[in-house]
Amino acid sequence: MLLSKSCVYGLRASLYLASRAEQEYTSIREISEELEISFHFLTKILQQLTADSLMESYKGPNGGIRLSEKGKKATLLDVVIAIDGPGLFTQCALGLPGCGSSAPCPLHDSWLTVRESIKEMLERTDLKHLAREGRANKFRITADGSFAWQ
Amino acid sequence: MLLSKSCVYGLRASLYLASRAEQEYTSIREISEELEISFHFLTKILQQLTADSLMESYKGPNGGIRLSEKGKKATLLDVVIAIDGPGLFTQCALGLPGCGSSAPCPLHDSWLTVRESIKEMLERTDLKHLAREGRANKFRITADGSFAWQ
DNA sequence: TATATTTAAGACAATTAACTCTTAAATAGA
DNA sequence: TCTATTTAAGAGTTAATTGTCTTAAATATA
Repeated sequence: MLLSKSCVYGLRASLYLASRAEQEYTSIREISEELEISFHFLTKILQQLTADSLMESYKGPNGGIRLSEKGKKATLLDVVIAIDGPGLFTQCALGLPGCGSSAPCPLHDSWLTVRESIKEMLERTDLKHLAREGRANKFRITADGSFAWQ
Repeated sequence: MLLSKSCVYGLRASLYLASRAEQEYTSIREISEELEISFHFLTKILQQLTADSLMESYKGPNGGIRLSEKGKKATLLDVVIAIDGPGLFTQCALGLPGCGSSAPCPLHDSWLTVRESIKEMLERTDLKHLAREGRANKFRITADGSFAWQ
């Protein structure tokens, strides 16, 4: 698979948050229920995004999590790198440490092109814009399509 | 990662075999040593390719493994599908079961394009042709670049 | 026929990813 | 101050992937 499950959960939660009202904190419990992701597992993943200051959390009643200013401007690529690391965009497709333009593996050139297009796909627009598009196009972020953009 | 380790090992071994003389059986021991892949692990992976009749094996002294006629005409995509299955080319990038053109996830359209380009990268040419290119371009299929195309 | 060589098969172990559970810390509001 | 709510942190579990080891089966050659 291209992205780890943690990463996919992080992306879907980011899109969910982007769809919510600006300054409000959303509880992780709500996100986990809406997106059908294990609460504790999602909490851990969002902690990574908070550590990377893409999100801000607040403890206690009416607490929760929200996109930081940085997070609103962040792209899906930022989320992917925060969770899965940059490996997908730096490593040889055959995992060969010495692979490079001077001694390429058979996939080297094509893989460079492909991974650039993956990068473009993920950084085409920021989360705030994606939320607008999500509303306009009713994009799916749940398995059963139950989620309704506000 | 895009491809599993098993898959990468299978691809590298396929390229190695494609570089060898036509009708000869190459021992898995030799491949594992040249490519620095665990012998027993590689044996299992090549069994998958033999089961899929991309390769033929022969037991006993001077035995080993070689590309079948089908295998020589096969592309890297065939090897990838034999080992990792077709998931990479069929599944939603966010793993959403219901994702499709009528109710797409935010990545749906771009991912369709990207995965087509991955497919093209892997099926651009067959193993026999790849071996010729490998020889001409001295492509790397080992970590240390030690392997020499014949 | 006996022996050495090779793949096949399956049990087993180690590592990583995915997920669960418990307790602690912060905080709002009664 | 007390209680309920919420995230933080860390230990523990399960499942999947990766890797190892042993034994069996096939076969060439002496």
